[in-house]
Parts: sequence; C-alpha cells; structure tokens
Amino acid sequence: MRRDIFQAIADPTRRAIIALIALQAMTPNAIAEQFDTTRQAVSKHLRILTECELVTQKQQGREIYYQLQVNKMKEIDKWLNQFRKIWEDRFDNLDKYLAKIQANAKNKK
Amino acid sequence: MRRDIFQAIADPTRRAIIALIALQAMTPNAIAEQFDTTRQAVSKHLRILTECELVTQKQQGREIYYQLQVNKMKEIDKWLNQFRKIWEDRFDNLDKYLAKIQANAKNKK
DNA sequence: ATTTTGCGCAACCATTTGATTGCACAAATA
DNA sequence: TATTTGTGCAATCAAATGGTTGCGCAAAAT
Repeated sequence: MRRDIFQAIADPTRRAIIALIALQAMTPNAIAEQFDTTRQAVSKHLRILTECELVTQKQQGREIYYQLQVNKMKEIDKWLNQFRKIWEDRFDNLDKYLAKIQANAKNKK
Repeated sequence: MRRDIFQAIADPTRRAIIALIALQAMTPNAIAEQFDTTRQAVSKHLRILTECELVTQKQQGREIYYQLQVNKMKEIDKWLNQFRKIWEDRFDNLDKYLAKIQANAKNKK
C-alpha cells in the first residue's frame, strides 16, 4: 500500500537515508555502506521513498543514483505551518505580557 | 515500544487528532465524535501522542482534557531545517540564474 | 443509593512492517 | 567470453500496528 510522506519519514532508517543523500545523490550500495543492514533493506526503503516522490532515481549504466527531492519536503513544512502560527502567536503573546509586566514594574518604582 | 514524534504523526488519524486539538483542548469523547471509529481507538492514539509528549492531559473530574504541545512540534521543524537550507539555496541559485539569463537576453536585443 | 457517563486497559485479530535470504538480470570488468 | 558487480524483486518471518470488544473504576447525575 502506497505511503504518504509522513509514513515515509516515520522510520529512523529512512530519515537517516534522507539526511545522507540530501546534499549529494548516492547509489544503493554506497548508502548501504553507511548502515548496519543489508543492501536489500536499503533498496526497500529507497523504493518507499521513491513511491511518495521524496526521492528520484537516475540510472547511469548499472548504477542508480538516488536524489532527494527537497521541494517535496515542503509538504511537511506546509502541514507544520498550521501549528507554527500557534506557537508564534503564543510567543508573541508572551512577549507582550512580559513587556507589560516590565512597564508596570518601572511605573511602581 | 515508545515511539518518537515522527512515528506519532505517521498515522493519518493521529494527524487529524493533532489538528483538531491544536486550538482547543478536547476530551476523548469529544474527539471520538469527530471520527468514524471507537472511543477506545481514539484513546489509544492519545496515549501514543502523550507518550512522545506531543500532548498533555489535564483531568477535571472524570473528564480528561488533552492539549497539544505545539512547542514539541518544533522538533519536526528542527529536523526539517537541514533541508530548508538546501531548498532555499536552490531557490536562490535559480533566482540568480534566471536573472542572468534575462540580462543576457536584453543585451542581445 | 443507584444509575449513567467518561475513560483507560487488556485481549484479540487481521494487516502492515522491516529485515533477511535467495534469485535473476543487466552492466562493467578482466 | 567468462566473471564480477550493482540492483530490484519475491518469499519468509517475527514484530509492530490499528481497530474492535469487553471489562472495570471513578465521577456525575438522578
């Protein structure tokens, strides 16, 4: 069953793979060398990441380079936006509250 | 086994619960009313969200109010930051490239 | 005091998941 | 041409997952 991007990044190994190929595309073997797991396991993870378009593959001969699609990560950012507004509002409200308290303290001196 | 925040938001139902209680704390029954699932299923999800500190609970009599801890969402934002820098760099580079092309086009006219 | 309501927990179940092993195919190398 | 290397896929397995049902306890309502 095809997974969404949140399910894709739920697994720690896949998150590590994403971080690994963020700056430079890598092949399955090169990626597997960085993990204590089989190449087939890495291949499985890459398939999941490819399915939800987090990653694209470019074949060069028998080697396949997997590249991170950072723009796809924006989908997570977009989902976070609805909460970012809330924690920013709370921070702003806290700021205002603190400023008010300081003003009152000065007036009382 | 205790889950991390990424595993917590991997499930669509839990993401929906998070969005639901983002602005206002709600009780399990109130939350369950918004879903086509049992109250016990919702209770299970709330336990997972509580375990990874995405949510806190405040008991009032026999009712329990579950509140979203938006500050905990920053953990996801923090993880995204390493990629945000990349997609911003690429955007900047694209901007520069486009500007260069436009300048060249004007010079040739 | 009794009944109703809110709610978590355990047991159960079907499904999904993540890793391994084995295999097969294509490209690169000797 | 033969061998090696890169790689995906299928089968298998144990563990995890998400939902349901049933139960029990505490608080609220009657």
